[in-house]
Amino acid sequence: MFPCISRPLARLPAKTILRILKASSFRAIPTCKLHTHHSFDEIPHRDLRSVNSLLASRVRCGDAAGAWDLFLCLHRSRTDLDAYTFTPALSACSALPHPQRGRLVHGLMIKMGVDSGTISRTALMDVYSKYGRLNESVKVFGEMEFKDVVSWNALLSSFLRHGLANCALDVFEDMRKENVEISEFTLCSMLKACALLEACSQGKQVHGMVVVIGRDLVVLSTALIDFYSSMGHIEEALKVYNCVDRSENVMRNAMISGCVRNLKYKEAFSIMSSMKPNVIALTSALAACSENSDLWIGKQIHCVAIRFGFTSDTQLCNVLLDTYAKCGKVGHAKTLFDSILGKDVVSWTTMIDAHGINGNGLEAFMLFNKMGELRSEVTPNHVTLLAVLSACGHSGLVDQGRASINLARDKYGLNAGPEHYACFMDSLGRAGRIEDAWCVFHEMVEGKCRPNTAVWAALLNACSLNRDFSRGERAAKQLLELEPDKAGNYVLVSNFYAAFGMWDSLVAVRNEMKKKGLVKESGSSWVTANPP
DNA sequence: GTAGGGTTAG
Repeated sequence: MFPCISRPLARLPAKTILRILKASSFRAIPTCKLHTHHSFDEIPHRDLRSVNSLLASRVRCGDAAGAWDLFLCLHRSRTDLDAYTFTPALSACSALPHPQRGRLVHGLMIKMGVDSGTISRTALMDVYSKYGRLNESVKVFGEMEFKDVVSWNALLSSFLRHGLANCALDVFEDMRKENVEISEFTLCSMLKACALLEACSQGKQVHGMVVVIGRDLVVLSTALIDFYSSMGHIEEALKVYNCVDRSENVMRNAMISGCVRNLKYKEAFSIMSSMKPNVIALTSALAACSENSDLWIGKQIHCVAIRFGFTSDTQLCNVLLDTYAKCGKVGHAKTLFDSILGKDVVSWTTMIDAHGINGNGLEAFMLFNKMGELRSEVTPNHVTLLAVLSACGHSGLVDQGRASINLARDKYGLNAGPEHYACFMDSLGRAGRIEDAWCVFHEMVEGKCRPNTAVWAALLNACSLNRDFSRGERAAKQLLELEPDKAGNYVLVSNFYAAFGMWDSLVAVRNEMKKKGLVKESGSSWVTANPP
């Protein structure tokens, strides 16, 4: 049990509770077609089983807001709510913003004494986990009196949702020790864990278990396709795909995505052309166009998206925007960006980057600032900051780069990491401001930010450009110590010696590289020589 | 009450 029974509710300030309760009012127009004949006034006073069923069906219909409104209405009008009321209410919480909503329901459950059942607690675990409260999710599991396979699976999902694949493997081991009979849900999670850990042989063992269990083949095959694709074993993924009924869109989509990730573009387009377009397949296919700067196919997919009414989908628009940007069509990208109604952080980041890669650092910087002025709920993340720094750097806007780091820190509490500092130091080096680059390095170290290879590489390059030999040699040593098996690092170090005319040292570095059998990947261009 | 497919950086 919780150490303090009313803690989740007590943690919420009274004003917050009131705001959540008042924020939603019961809507007279039910959004689920199944219930259009119910009158608004009648619903809360029907027998509990009936209203619980209505609540659950609203959640199943995907009408989380409607379910939440109904739950509030029930909570206000009656005192006999049970676990079957709270479980769908928790599901609705998972799909709605405002993490305190779930905590509020938890508090009410404790107050009404319906928080101890396995099903209620599993739903609670899921809510906390989806709101990023991993510790609380694990705590609810730990305090669960009777754990069944669903609650164990929910624990696996909680860890995986937070990227903790090793913890998920430990949970799986515990399940075996406790003799929990695993389900297809467990196997799906294990495949995800293996993919995250790049544990190919363990993933293959899970594949063996899938064959033995043989249930829900569509979902498990989709998970296997995703696993093999993310491991780079596209042939294995195709084998799985070819062995099962492919009528399911989800499986085809997984295969398209796998092909794109493994650079099998023709195969991806071939699968796509054999099915009715869906928004996810088109998004994956567009990612291939973005990678290849293939404006011709990108435009065709844009047309299909318009024809099928998918242009309200933010993720699709984001990758389309990226395709236009990478093809140099920054005007098209801007028009598209302006048309996206539900712009998310990826939309903003992609547009900032679009300006950056098309040489307009000032536009990128202005857009980054505008993001803060709009008081929108979208806040920049570490990719956004990197995009604006890169944009400023490539346009020689060093001061704007510094201003971006400060803005991110002061306005969003987003502290620059080593990658950001590396990008900024690189721009300082290219602007001839080597002393400033070293000042930033010291600022970074004093801020307890540990330099990584990107930092040493940026400093080494800055030293080559600015003829700073002694500190450059230090950077070279650190770089090769931290990452001794990357060919690109040896090239950077040999370029450094070349900048000082130290040919013997250059030859020694190149020989060391050869001795290790390292080969620098050749550069390539995606420019289409003869576009249609 | 728990699983499967899509987007952004260097």
